[in-house]
Amino acid sequence: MKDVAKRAGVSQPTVSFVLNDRRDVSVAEETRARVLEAAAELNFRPNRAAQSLRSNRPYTIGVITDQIVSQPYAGQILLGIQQAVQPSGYVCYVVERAGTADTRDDAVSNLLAQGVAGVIYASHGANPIRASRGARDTRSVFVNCWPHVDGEEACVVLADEYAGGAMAATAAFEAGHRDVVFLGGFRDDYACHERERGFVDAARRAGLDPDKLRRVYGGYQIGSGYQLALSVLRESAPTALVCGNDRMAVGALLAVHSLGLECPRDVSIIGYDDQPDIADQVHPALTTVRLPHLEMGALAGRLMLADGDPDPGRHLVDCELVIRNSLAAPRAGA
Amino acid sequence: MKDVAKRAGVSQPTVSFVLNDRRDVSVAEETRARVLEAAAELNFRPNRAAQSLRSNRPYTIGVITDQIVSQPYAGQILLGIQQAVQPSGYVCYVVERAGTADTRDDAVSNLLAQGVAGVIYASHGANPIRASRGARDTRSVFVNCWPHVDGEEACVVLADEYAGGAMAATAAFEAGHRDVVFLGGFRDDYACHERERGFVDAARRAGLDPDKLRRVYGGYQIGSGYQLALSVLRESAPTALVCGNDRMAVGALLAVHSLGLECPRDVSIIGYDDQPDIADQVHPALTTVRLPHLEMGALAGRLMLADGDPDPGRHLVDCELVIRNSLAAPRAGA
DNA sequence: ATGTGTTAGCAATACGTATTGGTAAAGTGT
DNA sequence: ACACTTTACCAATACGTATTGCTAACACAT
Repeated sequence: MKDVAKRAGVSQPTVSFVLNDRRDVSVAEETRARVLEAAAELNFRPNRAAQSLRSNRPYTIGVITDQIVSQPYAGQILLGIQQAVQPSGYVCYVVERAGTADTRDDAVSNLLAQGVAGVIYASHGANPIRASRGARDTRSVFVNCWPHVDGEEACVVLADEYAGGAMAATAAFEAGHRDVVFLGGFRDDYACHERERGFVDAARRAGLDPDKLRRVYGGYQIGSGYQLALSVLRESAPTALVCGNDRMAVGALLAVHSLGLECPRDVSIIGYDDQPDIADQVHPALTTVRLPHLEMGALAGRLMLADGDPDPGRHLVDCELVIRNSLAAPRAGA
Repeated sequence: MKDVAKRAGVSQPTVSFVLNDRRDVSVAEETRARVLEAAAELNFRPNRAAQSLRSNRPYTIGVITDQIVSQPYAGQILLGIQQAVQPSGYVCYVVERAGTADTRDDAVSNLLAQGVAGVIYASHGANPIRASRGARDTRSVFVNCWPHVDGEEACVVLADEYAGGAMAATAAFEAGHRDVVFLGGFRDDYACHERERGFVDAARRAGLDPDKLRRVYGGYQIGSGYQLALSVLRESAPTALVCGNDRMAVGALLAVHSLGLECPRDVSIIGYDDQPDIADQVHPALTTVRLPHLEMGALAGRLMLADGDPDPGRHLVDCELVIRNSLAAPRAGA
């Protein structure tokens, strides 16, 4: 910056004023131009370390992730965060949780030492996480997860799984299905629970008795969907399966095929997640509910950068019904 | 740090010496203990901004990714990098390339302003990338990609796709297959090309004429694998399919089923990538070649932190054959 | 001509740490 | 007893920027 000042024939503070566009201090138009030109010629880049040292203002935010890199779609959260904070000149530190709680504490304290604006915790599947020791020293935002400890007011961003579940179920009911089975994921999983609530309420709204509709639970894997669907379809003949996620839906699809049935002619299948390379690639392509990962990340980024403390409470982001071919009206007479 | 010094009854430099474990300056054992105690009591964390300002030594490395977050498995590269550099106290900035070259240049210059040790470029699929304007100012390492411009000596980390391709093919030949079809990805893709070279050489080593073995090309999607396999199987009756990746292998699997055949009884299928939640979840589980993403990331991290300029040239990391159920000996008489 | 206000710019300083060059005190050799 | 080395510590400074006074110089009204 001194070099720039010398080249422009002014003092260092003047350069600082010009580059920071401080309109409250007066700089002659001509001087300003000279400074900008000199800075450009020297390809000057302000030293962020010095800046944040002097102004005690952070230029980074920390992101602690949990299995996000190993999961296909949840990385969109990261992208969303980034797109939200980049325009403000922030850069993201990303630390994938290495497993043990200790290393995470290390990571957090490392981030704090770097002087981050705050820490965003992001997880691949909605679940509680152990809050880190240093967490309370900084502003934190939780995406797709929440602090394990109750009673503390945290800023949490979640997908509206309840509405999403209702959406999926309603789509089936509105297509004319009456005998619909809920193929859930882990029973005590937050997402599964919420989606089931949505399913139940949607059934009521459709004039059906939710207790008459079978609801079964498994894991979130292809194999689990396959097994569940197989046993459900052998037991009776539902016309639609509302699945815990797209992978389970693929499993259900395989089960349908292996029983000599066809989707959606004999059985309609509805997924959840809109997982890239899965939902749109199988035959038939899955009607599913898109998880708004990108938007959730963006919201988290905005909350992090907002003035004052981040809004505590649960911020729900809407899911979206994606219509493809795996849902159709039930066969006449079914 | 001044507070720590006051509490321990010493001067600030002494604290600095103790905390940095500078054994070349002498500090009385008792004093050292007092300082450490005081630092712990005050929960002291050195200010990284000040550190890197003063010592002009970076504590961060930049990672520019390309579709990694939206791809399932490549995120492991990130994890590998992280695990390699974390012990040295480094933190990763991660910037997902937003699309246009301009934003990437911005990102790079942003990273350089932050004073990173260097920039690692990571891509989801091996391919050339446009080098950024600022790239030559810093040390750079490329993972799964390489600079577009020829003639420059760059430090590049790649999977040994040639050996991997040979591995997959050899597995088929050693199981006894003679009529093996290569179901490639994009024809002018680097990975596809190398794997095909491996396939061809493996065929020669197995005493077969590579030109007699069909080799077809498509995309890397499930649908593409499905179509290719369908037409190949209708045309003749190969006993094994060596696929461009696991998703194509899944497509091939579907094609086999839809023709009333069974895998591996009638047709063996070999994938590539060992994609989590795919390769091990389908029925039968895929015999495939694991891409060493974690190791590649770790190597990149080590190269970045190595003394002197990073070793130029191509650093190949071995793939690994993962044996599951989709490969078996051909039916007797086939 | 004097006072008042405004504009343009600079000198000096602070941020928190690492490093350099010292200085007392204690120890060692003659 | 003297010079010389070693030990243990501290005062001062530098890193690159943002910010706070301050000072000229000039314009305008009285």
